[in-house]
Amino acid sequence: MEKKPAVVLTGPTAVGKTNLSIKLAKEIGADIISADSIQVYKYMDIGSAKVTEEEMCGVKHHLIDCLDPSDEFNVSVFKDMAVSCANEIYERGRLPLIVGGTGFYVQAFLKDVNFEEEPVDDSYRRELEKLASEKGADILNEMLKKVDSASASLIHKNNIKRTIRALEFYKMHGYPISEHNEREKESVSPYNYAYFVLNDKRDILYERINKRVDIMIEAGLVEEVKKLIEMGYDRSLVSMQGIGYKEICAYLFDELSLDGAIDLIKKESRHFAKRQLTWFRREKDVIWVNKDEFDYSEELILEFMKETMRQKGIIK
RNA sequence: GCCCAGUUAGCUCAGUUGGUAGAGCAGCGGACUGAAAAUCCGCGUGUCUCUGGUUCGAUUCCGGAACUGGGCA
Repeated sequence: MEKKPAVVLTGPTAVGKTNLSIKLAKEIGADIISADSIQVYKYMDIGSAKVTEEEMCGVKHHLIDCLDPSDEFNVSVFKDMAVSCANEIYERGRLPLIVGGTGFYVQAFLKDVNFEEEPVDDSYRRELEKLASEKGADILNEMLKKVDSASASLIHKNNIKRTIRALEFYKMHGYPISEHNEREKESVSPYNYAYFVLNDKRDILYERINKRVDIMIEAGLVEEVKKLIEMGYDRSLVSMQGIGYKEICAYLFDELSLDGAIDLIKKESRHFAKRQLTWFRREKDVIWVNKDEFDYSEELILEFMKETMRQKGIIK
């Protein structure tokens, strides 16, 4: 079967993906699919640096502003939604451009990772969480050793979330998640893709992050979070764990000063950018686009990207 | 001008009875297959202000200089 064309534009937070992606989309006739775990949510605009209608310049965007903050969203849901968006885009004879900083989501889409159907079994997860908080993390690791020794040695015992996930997987499917992962790692992408990672020098990136947080505060981030709380969205929601949201919640609940919250948001954002870069470095066949190597010229960057896509036969 | 105190990692500071040094934060690296903006793991990155002296050896002791803070004029 012939591989379908796809383009990815990702990179660390605040590097300038949004702006570039819209120009690129216009030039290559693409529609954008967002791979962003927070921008999917309605009412979370400022803190997620969501693209505005104006910025879109008429370019069609998918998976933005379409879920309620209390809706469940995860990589599996994302993948299904992204695939159906892509199919719709192909039907209209256009090209899908995946834009966003959630590397895990990008991977799930590009490699067409198969996430098996799973009934939501919250009770077992709760049970394990309770066990961990009462008796410590070691006990979960011991449990995992018995059913999935490969995962037990691969996952650090302090990493309770992933240990629980592995136990949960075993309970639901009757075989180790490590086997599943091994199998999925072999999967070949059904796409003929170009995977661009926009990047910049670390100090410049951090400057941009710090500045952007200040701009978010000026734009009314505190008001936005206050409104979410007033609307009844609990601070424990997954959506509220986003950077900027959880810290402002802490401020609103008197656990932090405003300045303390702002500094924390900046710090968490810098750490996040670093983690994103670690992820992209590990991914094979990514094409790094270092802004300084293009003299910060958008034109040169766009030209380079288009040339790369031509060589790959993604565009003419 | 005089008198104190200080000067050690990017920052705030420990410390070395003389054998070239360590915490927190920042920073850096890594993992990740249904919470991923989540979660977890690892790593000191240094002209110990400068300059003479004593000493086998000085960041540490002594003298001087510079700078910073405080006090007195």
